[in-house]
Amino acid sequence: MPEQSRQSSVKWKQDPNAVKADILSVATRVFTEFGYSGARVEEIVQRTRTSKRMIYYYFGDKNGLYLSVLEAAYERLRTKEASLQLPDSDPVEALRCWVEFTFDFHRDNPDYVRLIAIENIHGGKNLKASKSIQVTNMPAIQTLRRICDAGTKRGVFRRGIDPIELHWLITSSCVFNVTNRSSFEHLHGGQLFDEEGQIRLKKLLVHAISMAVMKQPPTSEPSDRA
Amino acid sequence: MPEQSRQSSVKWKQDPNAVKADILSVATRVFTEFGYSGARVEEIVQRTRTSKRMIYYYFGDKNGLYLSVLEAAYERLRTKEASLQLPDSDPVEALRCWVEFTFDFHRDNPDYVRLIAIENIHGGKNLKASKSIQVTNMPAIQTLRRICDAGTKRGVFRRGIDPIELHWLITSSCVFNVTNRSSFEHLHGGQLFDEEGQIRLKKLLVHAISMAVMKQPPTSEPSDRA
DNA sequence: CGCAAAATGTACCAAAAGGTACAATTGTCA
DNA sequence: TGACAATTGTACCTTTTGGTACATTTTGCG
Repeated sequence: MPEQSRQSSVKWKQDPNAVKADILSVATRVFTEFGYSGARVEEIVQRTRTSKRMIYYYFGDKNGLYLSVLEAAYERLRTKEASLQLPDSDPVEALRCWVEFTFDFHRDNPDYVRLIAIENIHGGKNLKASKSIQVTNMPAIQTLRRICDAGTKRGVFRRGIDPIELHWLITSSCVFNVTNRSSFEHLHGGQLFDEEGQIRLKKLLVHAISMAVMKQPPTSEPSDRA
Repeated sequence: MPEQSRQSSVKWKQDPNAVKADILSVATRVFTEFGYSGARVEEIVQRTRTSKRMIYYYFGDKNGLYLSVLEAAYERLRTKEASLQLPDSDPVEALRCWVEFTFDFHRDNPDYVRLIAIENIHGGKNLKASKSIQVTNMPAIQTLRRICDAGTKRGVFRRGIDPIELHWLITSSCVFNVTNRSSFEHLHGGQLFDEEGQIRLKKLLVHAISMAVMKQPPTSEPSDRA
């Protein structure tokens, strides 16, 4: 199969990859907008430049399409995570970077977060069914484990920190920040979700995580750098 | 209207309140299980002791039913929150209690949490539409504000803590702990969600929140009481 | 009692929604 | 170029699904 969707010059009436990509992109939008059952394939078709026929041709059925959407989103996460470079030297700094990265990533990829939310409503049965989304080794956990090891070895982190628990703590806020935005906004106003608000929240989270992990918290105010 | 659903002694063939309550309870289950669009009123009917006719008689249409479910769940939250007594004396203790209460409440009421999650997928339009779920004054924020005021006044909390931001930080973990359980479990194993795991997470959260808020964190290990 | 209002049972409908049959066109490659 | 595979258009079908018409029973009450 061609690397790029070839947009070759003159006469080329078909472009399967572009069609697939188009469907996938539109479907992602529609699924995250209406949920799995709420998403109508008719709606997807209309927002696409192709026909319903093609969806079934390429993805089999609605569920197959949804699964592809899920896997594509997950793939984007993996790619992004792999591209991150953490500072080796200072575990505290590394942790700060990781938290900020995680916060930003979720904020910048609401589709991914919402898809996972939708999955969870249905008990994650599609996640389980997926072959490409496998447990193997979650890079996030690996990263955190390395940071924790370095931190305790140098004596700046307290003992008994479980990387998975830490991951739970970090991710929970980053996910909630996206999934529950509209209800939180409705109940408490939108100040937290404009640029300034998000910066404050990020800083608060970094502070909380750092303090939760360190042996002797050095300062009483959230640091101001970055 | 009768106070209790009267199950009076001998001959009483109809009991409207019990019917309504039955429908509401079943509908809650089905909606949280399948999402709004995924929930079939046929399915609700079958799990009920009544007929489809009655659902439309009492709730108008599917959306009306869903709205009632949402409002009933929210009412349970308000009631529970109102019944909580925090220690007046020590702000640190009060905060600990609040966090533990919040954690437990969400864990014990997954229906409520999932309903909100479903709402958020649809942009919270039903929340906005509801008359009974109004902004007015969120008791949670009131509580946190009181704790924060006491804490800063006594000099044990650092300055510049926003109760709403704090609420965001606390609630995020408590909500995530319920909504994303299945995917988290799938990716990282279920140890965090058995009794012991939940106790550890609760302790971790309490620790993180306390440290995030205090001016001079007194200990390097998460406290072990409660 | 007797009558109006509330509550319920039965059977049914029209629209929506996912999915497919079949033919036609376009691309690949020997 | 010609045959075979990949891709796409058009029109249609079947089941599901939210919702209703109409008749009947039950209850409150003067």
